[in-house]
Amino acid sequence: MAPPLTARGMATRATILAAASQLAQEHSLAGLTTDEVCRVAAVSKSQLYHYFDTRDSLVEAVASQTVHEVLALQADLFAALDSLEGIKRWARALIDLQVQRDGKGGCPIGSLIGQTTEAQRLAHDILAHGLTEWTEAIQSALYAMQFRGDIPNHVDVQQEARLVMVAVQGGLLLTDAHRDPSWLDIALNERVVHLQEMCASL
Amino acid sequence: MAPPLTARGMATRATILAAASQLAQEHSLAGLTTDEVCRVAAVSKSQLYHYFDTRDSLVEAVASQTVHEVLALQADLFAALDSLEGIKRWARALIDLQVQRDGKGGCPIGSLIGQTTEAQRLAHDILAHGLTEWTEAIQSALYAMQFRGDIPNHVDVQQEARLVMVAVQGGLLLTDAHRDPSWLDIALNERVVHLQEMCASL
DNA sequence: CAGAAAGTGGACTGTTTAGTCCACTTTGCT
DNA sequence: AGCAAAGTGGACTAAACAGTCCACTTTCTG
Repeated sequence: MAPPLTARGMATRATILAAASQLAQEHSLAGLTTDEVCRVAAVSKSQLYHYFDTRDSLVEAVASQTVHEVLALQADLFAALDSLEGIKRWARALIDLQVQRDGKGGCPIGSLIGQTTEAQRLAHDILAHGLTEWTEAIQSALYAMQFRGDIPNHVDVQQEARLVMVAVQGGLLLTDAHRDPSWLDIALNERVVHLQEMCASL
Repeated sequence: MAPPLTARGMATRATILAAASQLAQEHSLAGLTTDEVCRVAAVSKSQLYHYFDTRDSLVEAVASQTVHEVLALQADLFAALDSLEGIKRWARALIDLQVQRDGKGGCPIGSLIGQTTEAQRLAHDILAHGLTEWTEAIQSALYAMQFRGDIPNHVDVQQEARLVMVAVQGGLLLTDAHRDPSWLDIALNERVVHLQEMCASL
């Protein structure tokens, strides 16, 4: 892929990527056609193939973009995650977002990763790595709480972080399937209560 | 769709459906082409369209079939689910299955539902209903335990069943994403321990 | 300002896809 | 046996698709 140099080129590339990301979320990865991306981005075929080698490399870029957006959206909340209150705010923000969306869409990363095929191994790995980063952000917060003495030392913080992640992904999948945000609500609240009890046990 | 009458016709229909279900699990719903279904089922195009109106109606049949298989696979376990031991056996069976599969594939229902598009609303609803049945099976078991006095009366059994389902789906999604069955393992074990503590609290 | 490089438009190609059509064979029934 | 209905084979069509090509325009740089 030729590296874009001018500001104009970078803008076009960004337009294409934004259109592709939007379409991938609204419809599906498989339904993401180069023709429709061009139509939505108001751009010609040659431009798409000027900035992306193949359709799959566009999909990989969408994967990276999606991971970046999801993590960036939570960046502020992650920064203040190392307290029970911070975790509560984070959980509430995720739930509110699903209520806003009427429970549609699920987790951008989680739903994309289920749509990648064997041929898109790279995109799959990008998304899986995104989930790992997300889990590690939670784990770091819990570790900070444990270091500060808020969480007992015998608690396996990595496992607790993973359980939170399971609640996030399972909650979002079922919220999406049933168009009902209460699934994410009960899943995350249960984790918050669980952490609260751990803190209180000191 | 013309109703198949003869035994031969029913056999052909079943062959096509089996091939389609297999391909949908191995690859993806979007990658399920009529041509490949015919190739795998060793059947001609006209046969496929003799038994299924459109590709989408084949997809709906695959959805029904998948729901049926997943629930049938657990039927024995569901029947004996109304005790802590029964729940442990059920959880272990699910985890073992994922280990066997090297963590690949996730939940047949959960992964298919994430691949349905707006145009496949019916298939989506069939799968969502399958998840509901699954959740209700768990809920019935917990309710039976509560009725017998194993679980305290103040416990919200519906919510507990939903939390188990979140653990199943989240655990399977992350197991699939990371090719690591330990995600499902810790998710379900945590639920089992939680239920165990409830029972012990009496 | 001039040439080179970057960016763009859109027609075009070859392939894959869902779905059709019809001649043919097998089966069920009387 | 013989006829109608069910089942089957495979060529065919039209549309959608990824990807190519080349003439053209805009922007950068010396």
